[in-house]
Amino acid sequence: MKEEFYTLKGYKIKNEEILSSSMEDYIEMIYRLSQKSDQVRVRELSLALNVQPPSTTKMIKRLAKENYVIYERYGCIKLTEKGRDIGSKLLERHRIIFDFLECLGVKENILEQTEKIEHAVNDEVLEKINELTKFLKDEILPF
Amino acid sequence: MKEEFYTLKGYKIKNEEILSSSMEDYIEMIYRLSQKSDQVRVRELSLALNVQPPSTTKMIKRLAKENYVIYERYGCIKLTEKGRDIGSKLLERHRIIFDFLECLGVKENILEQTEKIEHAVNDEVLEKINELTKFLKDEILPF
DNA sequence: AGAACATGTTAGCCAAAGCTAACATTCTAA
DNA sequence: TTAGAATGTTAGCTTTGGCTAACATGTTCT
Repeated sequence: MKEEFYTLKGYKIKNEEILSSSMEDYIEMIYRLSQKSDQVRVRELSLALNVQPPSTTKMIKRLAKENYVIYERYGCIKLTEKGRDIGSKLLERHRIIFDFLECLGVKENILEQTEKIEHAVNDEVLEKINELTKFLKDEILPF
Repeated sequence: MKEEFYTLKGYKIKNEEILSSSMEDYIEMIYRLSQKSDQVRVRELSLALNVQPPSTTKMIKRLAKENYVIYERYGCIKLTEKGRDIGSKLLERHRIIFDFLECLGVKENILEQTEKIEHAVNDEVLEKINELTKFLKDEILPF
């Protein structure tokens, strides 16, 4: 199977990605906020993601339509089972990339870099990076 | 300086990124094609990027307006000095990420993963990854 | 209870980057 | 040299995910 070049957008179209990067960002953040407060609201989420409330409303509607969250107007946002499963995977993915960058010694914009890279990696790469980080932490960094 | 979360798009807006991912993809590919044929045309570029010709025309116009390429209707596409500088950096970035993934033992969709990750990393991360790959190749993999 | 404030929603705009259909130009070869 | 094929362009549509302005709803305090 020959591998071919595409533009970034081209890969998205070709793979018919189910979750856009933005959808992932919102779900991941809802998951994070749910762990603390259990009462996630539009305003809170908007602040956390540095986005204006109408953008959040719009995205929440979409996530609700696709069954990642349960929401009713003026109410609070709850992840469904499906949303929670994905949320925890996304958070784990975030953690793996963050740890890797930290272990690499990255100093500047480490959160931003994590957020960008996490959307790019697939399961295989994530797993390899995870193993590599463990290896570096256990066998290399101590010396 | 506190680091905050943004959506992917949010980072782009906030950092006022000069080159979009797509622009990078086109410049990188023009650079690659220039190395072989010197005569880069819309059709060739469209095929290489798996994009329809009108998309290429549109992007080339934009790249020309911003002085990355020189182009006139129905003619062939040439990188400017500025375009060439960036092109070579983009190709080097591609190479570094590809080598890293290869050295990680990634087997599936390695090109696609390279193409996605390369847009995400900044200079610092790229440099660290480069060093890490060299280290792995020299000190670890041989054993 | 009702005023004022906080929060949420709607409508409608924008840019990016794809696409198709229709048209224009250039090249090739009879 | 002119017809047809190949290539390129234009116009205009689509989706995504932001934004602001204006409006709606809920909450709180006097």
